[in-house]
Amino acid sequence: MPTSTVENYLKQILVVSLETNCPEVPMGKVAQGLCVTSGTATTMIKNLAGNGWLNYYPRRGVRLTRKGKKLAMNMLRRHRLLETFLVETLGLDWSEIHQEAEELEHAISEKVLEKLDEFLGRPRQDPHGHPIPTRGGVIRRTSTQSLISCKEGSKVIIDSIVDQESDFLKFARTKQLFPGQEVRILNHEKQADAITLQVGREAPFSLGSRSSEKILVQA
Amino acid sequence: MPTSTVENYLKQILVVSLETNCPEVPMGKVAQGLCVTSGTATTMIKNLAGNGWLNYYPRRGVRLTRKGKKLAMNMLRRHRLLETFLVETLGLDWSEIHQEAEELEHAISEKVLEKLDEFLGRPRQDPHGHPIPTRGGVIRRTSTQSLISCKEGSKVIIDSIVDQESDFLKFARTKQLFPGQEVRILNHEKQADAITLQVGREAPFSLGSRSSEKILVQA
DNA sequence: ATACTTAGTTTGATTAATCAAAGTATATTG
DNA sequence: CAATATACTTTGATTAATCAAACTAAGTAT
Repeated sequence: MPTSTVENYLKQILVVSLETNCPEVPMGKVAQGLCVTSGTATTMIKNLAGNGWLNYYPRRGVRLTRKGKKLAMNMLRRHRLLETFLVETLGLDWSEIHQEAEELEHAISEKVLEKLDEFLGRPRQDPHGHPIPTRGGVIRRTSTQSLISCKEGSKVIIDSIVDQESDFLKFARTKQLFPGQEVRILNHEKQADAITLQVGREAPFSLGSRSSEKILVQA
Repeated sequence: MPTSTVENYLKQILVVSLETNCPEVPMGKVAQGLCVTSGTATTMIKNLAGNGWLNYYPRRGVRLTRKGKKLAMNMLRRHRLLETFLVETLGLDWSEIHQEAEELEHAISEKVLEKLDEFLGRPRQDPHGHPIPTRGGVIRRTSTQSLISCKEGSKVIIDSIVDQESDFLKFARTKQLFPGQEVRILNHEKQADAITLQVGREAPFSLGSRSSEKILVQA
């Protein structure tokens, strides 16, 4: 059985590769995402490679093997189902569930997970709007794009928020930026590095590119 | 923060001291209950004593300090609330919840635990009939006795089963021995080391002292 | 191209938890 | 009481995960 450290490394690599849309993940992202020194990450990665979880290309990065990806997908499934449970069933706040799920995902068995999935009615998305991988480890992709790629004047619907930072999530909520919400892009100039948008009849406001990258929308 | 190993040691000591009704627990019970060698237990216990979780009396045993008891009670609360959740909400089998809760109890935060307690309607007992400690770490004792101390001819109501062995729990269920069930003691001779009992109109059967010690009843 | 910066790797040490095996009290029993 | 058995402790070693600090390769800039 993999330790929860192993599970965390693999999940982190998967998440980065999904975010960047590139299967090869640089060491820096691994170390940073797990809050360990780069030396620690190197040592650990060599270990994981030795156990067939991933391929390691020194000074270039890592890439999950099929076996590694399967486990990582399963961790993502656990994480997202638990987040759904924490919000839907127990009524925890959207902004505080990430850390909780982070702990529980290593402790929940496959059996309990299935019962939980059933209890929740086999949800497709977690409260952030992220897709929940199937038991087989597949993510059903919806056609979404980042807010930053939207044209001036267009109207879009928020699909998900790609960020786990509690502070950002809180901010997003005060601005009513959550999955399902309709948003109008009032202004978008590449040079200004900012996007101005309006939610409902609220006052318009602006987001920098850093933030707007994190918001996935549908036309 | 205590590691989950620390939590396990303290919980084990508490459970044994409750079972034996004696605050001092011999090293053997600790090692055995945690499935570690006696040397490991000695080393660990000296550590725990050094951190003020318990008092260690070499070659005699250990006794939880107030601090240690508080944490151990909290672990018991977590464990029993989780078992209740697994049976009541997710519909897992009575005989398989112990191991599941054993893992989850270390991962669940105080906040989630409180929400869970609320969601479950603040239950007093877990599915085995064991009392659930309060948030303050207190067990409200009901006046129960072991089946082995019951007189021939008496009628009693099962309060709880003091055993986590899946096999014994399965057996108990096939015999309809579960909390709330009424049982009649047909025969009890000390010398024979066995008790004969009848549940409802089923065929009578016998239990040895080892088994009947595990069944707590009320008059 | 030479120097500088950044990203990644190595090395040596530490901590928590464990085991096997050797050693030592204490209790039991002839 | 002496011999033995039981329960417990010590010792030395191992594993997983980590860090700090020294080192090195690759890329960038002057």
